[in-house]
This record gives sequence, C-alpha cells and structure tokens, in this order.
Amino acid sequence: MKNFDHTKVEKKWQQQWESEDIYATDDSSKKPKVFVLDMFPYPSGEGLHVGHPKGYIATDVYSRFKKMSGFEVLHPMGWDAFGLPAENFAIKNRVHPRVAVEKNIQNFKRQLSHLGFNYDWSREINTTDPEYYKWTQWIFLQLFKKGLAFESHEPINWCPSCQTGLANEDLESDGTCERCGSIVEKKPMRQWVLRITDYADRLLDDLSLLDRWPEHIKEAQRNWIGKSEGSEIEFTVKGSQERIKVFTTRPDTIFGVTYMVLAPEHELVKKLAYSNTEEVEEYVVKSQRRSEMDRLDETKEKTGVLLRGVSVVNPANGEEIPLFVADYVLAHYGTGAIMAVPAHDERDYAFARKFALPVRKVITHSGNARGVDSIPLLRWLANNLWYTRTVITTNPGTLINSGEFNGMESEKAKEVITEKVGGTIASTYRLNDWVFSRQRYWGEPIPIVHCKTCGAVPVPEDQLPVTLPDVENYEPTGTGESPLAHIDEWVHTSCPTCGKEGKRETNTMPQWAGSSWYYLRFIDPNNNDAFIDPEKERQWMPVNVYVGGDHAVRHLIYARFWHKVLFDLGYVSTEEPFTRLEFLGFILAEDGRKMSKRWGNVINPDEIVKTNGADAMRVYEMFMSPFENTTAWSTDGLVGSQRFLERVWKLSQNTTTESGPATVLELHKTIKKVGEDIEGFKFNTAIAQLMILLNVATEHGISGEDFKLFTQILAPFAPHLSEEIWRETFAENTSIHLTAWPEYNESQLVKETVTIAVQINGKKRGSVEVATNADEPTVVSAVRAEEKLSRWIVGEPKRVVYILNKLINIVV
RNA sequence: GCCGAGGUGGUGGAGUUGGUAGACACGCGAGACUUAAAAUCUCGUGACCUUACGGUCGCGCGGGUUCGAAUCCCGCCCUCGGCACCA
Repeated sequence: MKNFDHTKVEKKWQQQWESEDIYATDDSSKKPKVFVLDMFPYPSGEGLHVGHPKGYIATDVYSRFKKMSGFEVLHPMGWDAFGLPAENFAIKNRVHPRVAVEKNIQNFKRQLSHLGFNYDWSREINTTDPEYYKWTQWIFLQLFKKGLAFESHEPINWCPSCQTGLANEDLESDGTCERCGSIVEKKPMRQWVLRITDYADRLLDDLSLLDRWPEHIKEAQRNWIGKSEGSEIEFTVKGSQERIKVFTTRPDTIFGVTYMVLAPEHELVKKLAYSNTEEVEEYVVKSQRRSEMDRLDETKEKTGVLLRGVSVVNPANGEEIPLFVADYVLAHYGTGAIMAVPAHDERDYAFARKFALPVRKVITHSGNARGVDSIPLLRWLANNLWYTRTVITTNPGTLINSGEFNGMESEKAKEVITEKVGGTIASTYRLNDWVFSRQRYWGEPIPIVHCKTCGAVPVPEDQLPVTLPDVENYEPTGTGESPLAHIDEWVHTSCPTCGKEGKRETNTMPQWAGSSWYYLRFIDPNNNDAFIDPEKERQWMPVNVYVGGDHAVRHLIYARFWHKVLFDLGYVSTEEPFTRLEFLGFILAEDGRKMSKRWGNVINPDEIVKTNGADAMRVYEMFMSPFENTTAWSTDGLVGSQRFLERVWKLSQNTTTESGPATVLELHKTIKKVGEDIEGFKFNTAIAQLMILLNVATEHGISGEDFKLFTQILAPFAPHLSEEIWRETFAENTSIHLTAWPEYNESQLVKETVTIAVQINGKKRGSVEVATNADEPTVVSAVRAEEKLSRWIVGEPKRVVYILNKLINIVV
C-alpha cells in the first residue's frame, strides 16, 4: 500500500481544481442561492498565523456542504487594504502603500491557496482599486445629497501620534487610541461627519429582526447605541431670557432638585453674567486641557465652580437654585446640562456633599407617604435619619415632598410632571455621529470640491472616481491637514457648479468606509456603469451566513447603517445585510497568550501545511473546540487530526466486499448528524462522529460503495484527501466536490435491539437488552430475570417509570 | 455599578424539549511489534473504598422541585466580554 503524501496530493488537486474551474459561481443558475461571507482581511505585512484561517475554513466547509446539497453558492474573498496600518507599515518600510499592499495581497493569497479554499477568485475585490472606491465615493455622495454627510467644527478626538482625527469607535474604553495607545486629545477642527444618529433607533430596533445573531453581539450594539428614555425640561435663569434645557430620565424627582450643572463646554457658560468670571474661565480652560483619560481616571472626586449671582428657577415649584459648572457633566451627552437631584443620584449626591448643598428626599419606598407627610416629627426623623446614614436611593418609588404629586408612583409621575412643567418626552443616545474624515494619505479621497461662492459641492457622479494621486511624501503633515493638501495640481480644480476656481477636499475616508458595503460588490464585481444590478442584488441578498470575529460594534454598525441608507434609497431590497452571524473564537498560542511577534509564539500556517498537511490543519481547527470558543493551539491535537486522516487513507485501501451491519447503521447515523452539525456550525461534533464511523468501519468492515459515501461527507473538511480517494482509489471522473450530498435512510437508523438503563429508586444499577419498542411489562420481566438487578428490588414496586427505548426506573 | 455569555476528568470538550454524565480527541499508563528507538496496533484511564464481586461520591457553592436534575426554580461565588461620572 502506498503512503499518503499530503504535499504532493494537495498540490495536484489544487492545480486540477483551478484548471477545471469547479468553484465558479453561476448567477444564472436556477438553484436556490446561498451567500456565504467571510469578514475580508486587511492584508498585513506579517502574513497569516494559524488563527486567521479558522473562519475561512468554516465558511469553506459550510459552502462546500451547501453546494453538495443543491445550492448555488456565492463564496468570495477580497482585501480591505486602505487605512492607517497599511500606511504606517509603508512609512516605516519606505515603500509606497500601493506597492506594499500589492505585495501583501500576493502573500496572503498564496497562503490561503495552500489551504485549498473554494473561493471564486474571479470575484476578488480590493478596496484600494479605483474601480472599487469609485463606488465608495458614490455612496458618500448619496449620503451627502440626503443630508447625512455634513461638515462640522466641533472638537473631535485627535491622536497626536497618528496625527489624525478619530471616531469615538476608534478609541479604547480608557480614551486611548486603539492603534498606538496614545492619549487622545480633543481638538477643534473641520471634519466630515455622518449622521448615524438619525438611524440610531432603527439600528437598535432592528436588532430584534436578527434572531440568528449571537446575543452578546446584539448586546454590545445595544450598549454602544446606549439609548435612554426620559424628558427634556427647561429651567429659566432668573432675570434673564436664557433657558437651560436639561435631559433627565427622572422627571419624577424634580421637586428634589437643589442645584443645576452645566458642562464646561456649554454655550451658556460664556453667555451668562456672573461675578466670578475669572474663576470660572480658569476652571473651563483647565477642564478642557485635561484629556478624556484624566477625566475618567478621577475616581469620583468631583470638581466644579459656582456661577456667583446666577439663580435658576425650578419650573415645578418656582424655587430658586444655584448653578454650577462641573466636568462631571458631559457636553456631548444629553443637552450638556443637568438638574441635580442629590437625594436620588449618586453623582449628584457626591457633588452635593463636597459643596455642602442641600439634599431633599422626594421618593420613598415605605409605601405610606401620606403618613410621613402628615406627622411633622416623623417626617423630620425619617428625612434626617436617612440623611445621616447617607443612603440614597436611585430606585423608583412613591413621591413625597412633591406638592400636589405626593403619593403618586414614579412611573406615573414622570409623565404627569413632564407635562405640567411644559417638558417633552425625549430620548438620548450614547452613540455620536460618525467622524468620517482622516487627515492621512492612504484612504479614499472625499469627492467634494470647495468653492468660495457655492460652498461644498459634490463631484458629479460621472467624474468618479476621484483618484488618489501619487505624492512624494505620504507621511502626516503634522498641521492637521492631509498630505494631499501639498499637491497643488490635484487640489486646484474648477467648481463643478459655477466653473470658477475650486479646491478639492483633501481629507480621506476612514478605514471602515470600504468595508461598509463590500459584500454588495461581490455580487456584481465588475459593474462600472451602475452601483449594482438590481436583479442580481435581489437574487443574492441578504448574506445568509456572515462569519468573523472582533468587529462586534464598529464594522457591523457601520455596515448596517450604510445598508439601511441604501435600502431607503432603493438600491438594496433588505432592511438588514446579514441575516445570520457566526462569531468565531480566536486561536491562542500554545502558551495561552495571544499569538504575537512580541512573544515569539506565532505559528505560521505555511509550516503546518508543509509538515502536517492542509487537510490536517483544517480538520484540527474545526475539531479543536466549538467554533465560537477561544482556544489555545495544541500541536499534539493537530497530530491527532493528522492521524485520523491517515487512518482514513489506510482504510480506503482496505475496503471489504460487504459492510458489517454495525457499519451500515453508523454510516446512516453519521450522514444525518454531519449534515445537521455543519448546518448548525457544530463542526467539532461533526468530526467526532466521522471519527466514530471510522472506528466502527475499521472494526466491522466497510464496502467500497459505503466508503465512498463516507468520503463524500468527509470532503468539506478534508477536500484534498477526499478527492484523492474519490478520483484515484475509486477512479471517479468528476470531482467529489461536485457530487450530491448523500442521503441517509431513516429505516437504517433503527436497531433491532436497544439497551435500556435500569434504575432502582432513581439510582442506576445496570442495563438490559430488549427488542426495540418493547413494552413496559417486557422490560420489567427482563429486569427481574437478571439476578444482579432483581436483588435490588425489595418488596413490591410502588411505581414504575418507563421511557421507551431508553430507561426504566423502578421505585420500591 | 448595569448588561451579556459561561463554569463538566490531567487537557480541548460531548451530553441542556429533565432520562445510562464524561462521546470524540489529546495526554498518561501497560502490552505487542523492533536489536533499539520512532511510527503503528491492542488494552486501560473521573475520584475514593475493595484482593475480588461490588459499592460510595461526583458537572462552581448552598438549598428546592421531581420517580429521576449538568439540564428546571431560589440564593450565592468565580471567569470572560460589552458599557460605564451617560444624568
């Protein structure tokens, strides 16, 4: 018997498949369509480590299975190649980003091809290709025309090291830059912003449509959007026309307001008249200088300044209360101003304690608010005991000390009080609009021309793409302008509207732009005349299975946002782009840490393919743990998978004339289970079942015909070995990957006899073998016939519980 | 603090419409083959008690429901992830 030479066999079939073009997708096919999508990679200079292909292996297995099951499958691959990492790599290595990216893509493609993936490479896309980003720019113009893209001068996150503005999504939770770890500053500058907040409610509500998404991803998105519902209420400034609008989730506590606070950046801080201007200015400047990080770092120690001479009128009771500026109130959340209720908010309480402000309890949980109110002494005791114990409650309850509303429940009072003080029911979001411009070179140019008379003018669609020009220096300028600003001949152009002198927008789009719509490009990858062919779009969308990790909020929120805009404009036919999301767990290094050059624990798939084979790596990565688990790589485990494949090969050369009955039974069981498990992304148990079948077949014998069925259901996991057995050992003419998935025979799944577990008083004491579907008396007498079991039955059974073909419990 | 996911042998993990816990694999131990080693094959492998037959205990902890609980209910502990001075 010849040995299995994985290197030779894998290379042979990879070439054969390519020359036979067996993975081409046919748009005109009449078969039902399935769109299986990977999160396409950013082609880094470091190449792949063994963790990267895990998701690609899964989609490969899944799409092969769907194809064999009679579906026309779209399973494409491409490159997300714009963005800061590519640019920084290029600067460091003194190569033009385009050249570096080209080289990296070639390397990635080589690495992927060695794993035997079934991508239809004729649909390969690259976000940095002008024919691709033409349409990224086109989408921007649609957003602009719809009023969803606008210029803003608000302070934004500025990374001093990357020298560019960043969206909130690009920051770590401690306020540092996710790329370089620098502390991010607030810097006022002109930038393009997308009005994603207009879609906040839909992005939130439509999560309920996504019942095939993991709960933790939906939860992360809900947290990110961070909707809270409450009221907006206006307070008037005494002796002035100015009003302070606050957002509160607790209008029911308005009688407990003892002071008000403005964020340092609030416009009224400059407008109002107060006596201590210097002190206030100093505080405002100081708090602006403090980075976001410092602000968060302060462990609840509150700071602030009173605006001397200003008093604000509470619309609920006409009370005059003081006004503060304090940085615990955030300018970009709500209205940037709050009504402070120290008795029922921990932050307000901390501030009130520090500044010796009154605390007035207006919510009780005792349930006899009336009694407390009617006995002054008791009320005094209740308030003061509670006050000195410094226990505050943030829970809803019954109103007290609230005039006509005493005795009302919080929920009811929220509504009634809001109405009474002339407020409105309102929602506010943690989500901010998407800062969309970057002051860097390697991104899509924003297709806008600035004209002195016409303002910001969109580049006409027939002039797209606005191509990224070559520059001498693509390093950041440090002035807050993109390197593109230095290329005079590119910047200077004529205004598309009036024809006079105009200047091109020199900011570029963020990394996330190209990936926010790429799935659509795969459907119609070479269309230069239209965004997408509507008929093809309807055929393939939505994506049936989307597989990837990491991008739980950013990419998935941005893509959903753009998709909804395109839906509103009629370019796509579905509300949501991805119906089913499978989130993959990462592969850690053998030492349990992340694979990283820094730790020297990176395993290169090229090495594994060479020494153990692509099939062994594929099987191992699918078998190592449930798909969504993060698990450490184990070379021993890999060798185990390799051994399994070698035993498959051995048995393929040693088939018998007939299969043993146990083999037939197990074969049909396996066909059923493997199909179901692949559909459910439970690859580890699918492979376990294939191993069980191999063990049974080795022991009881398997015929050539039955072995071919086994080979077919193994094929999605180990395409090379399966093809070798299919075409060489069994001399088939066409590829195993074009064959139909075997059907299992329901009648072959039923055994003649079954083993029934025997419990006496709920304790397992043994088992009996009886005919399938035997009735209860038969099983009982079988148990009685067995000395070892019957000796436990003392006296008459009180009760017998019998579960057909499974278990009998005799209670005595 | 709020929210989400999870906790099963030495390890990765099976098993969750309540019904034989530990499938499959790794590791480990013993044996076969070999001059020897590797590879391969066979057997064993949750813990404890027992010469054996067999028994007792076991799915993070403590209760409960049930003939029967890893699975359901109540109360805790821990790990991972998201958000967090968000009004």
